[in-house]
Amino acid sequence: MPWKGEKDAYKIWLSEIILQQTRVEQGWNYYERFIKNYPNIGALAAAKDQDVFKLWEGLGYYNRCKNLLHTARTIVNEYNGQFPNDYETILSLKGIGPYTAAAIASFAFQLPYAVVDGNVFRVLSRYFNIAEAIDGTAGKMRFTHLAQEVLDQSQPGIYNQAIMDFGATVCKPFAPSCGICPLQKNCQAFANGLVNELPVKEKKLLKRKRWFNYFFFEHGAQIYIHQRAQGDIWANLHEFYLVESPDQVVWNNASVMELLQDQLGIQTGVLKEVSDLLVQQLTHQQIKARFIQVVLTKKPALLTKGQWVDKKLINQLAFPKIILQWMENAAPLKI
DNA sequence: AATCCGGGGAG
DNA sequence: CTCCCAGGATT
Repeated sequence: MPWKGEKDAYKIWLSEIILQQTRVEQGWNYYERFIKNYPNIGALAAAKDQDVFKLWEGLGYYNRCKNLLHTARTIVNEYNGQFPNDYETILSLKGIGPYTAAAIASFAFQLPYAVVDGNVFRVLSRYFNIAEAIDGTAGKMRFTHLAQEVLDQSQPGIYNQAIMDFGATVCKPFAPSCGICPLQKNCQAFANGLVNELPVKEKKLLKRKRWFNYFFFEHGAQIYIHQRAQGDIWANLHEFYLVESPDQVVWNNASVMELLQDQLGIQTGVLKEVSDLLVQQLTHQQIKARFIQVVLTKKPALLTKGQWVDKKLINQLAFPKIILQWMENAAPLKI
């Protein structure tokens, strides 16, 4: 793994936050860009929020980025810029849960705390043939205690990296390499032919469908954007004026102008173009979005939640993937 | 205890 | 299409 042997707690923390629920191949470029822009925690703490969000753009789970900034500033302001070196304090930091706290404690400070991530759940459930669900409270407790029991206390950092590496490369979710597995002769799941049945999960996720109608308002060289709030997808990212509809709406010129009149009192707008339906799959939602370009001769008084910005400045702000996708294909925004 | 948060890759 | 990813916060 690329960060093997890293001892800088800042770099370990940053990489672990980026890699939460994220593949190494997907996150590593982000990590390198963060280190290049913010080589130490003081630099990150002093950064402008929007610049950091822009650097995080496209990585997903955007509250990780907000918590990252919050914790960087906490460490600078309350811990004199020194990363805490005890487990409980590390765990108390925003965005750091049991996994990340154990990773930092063991990698950076050689403390004997076992990591429990998706790999560890899988390896332990198979090796010990445990069919208890890993996504329930009892199961999580059981695997956490088991992981702590089998941890090599003398070299916890190496051990933690090894068991995760093993889970990622040998004891894989699909088609694990049992034929070449060095643990095969003691693996209880293999002995019972249950490798492919483990680990067990009990919950299934439901995918909500949503329809987003984005109005791209132009006024001279300016466009209207709005920063999304907490409590929904894409927190802190920017977007255009959004009208969410309960079902798919078939737009025509008349219905668009009627909606603009009803919601914003717009009478003089010129409808330029209505895009095709773009689709984005999220883990818990499916977003179908349509983009409606409207040229305005004056700024609507009712349009107050967001801000008007120069078109040339929007490449400094962070947007969701589906908006970036549209912008890349929309002539007025090509830069 | 349940639910939510993104985006990408693999099968 | 489904599942998973070097998980965590919120309610």
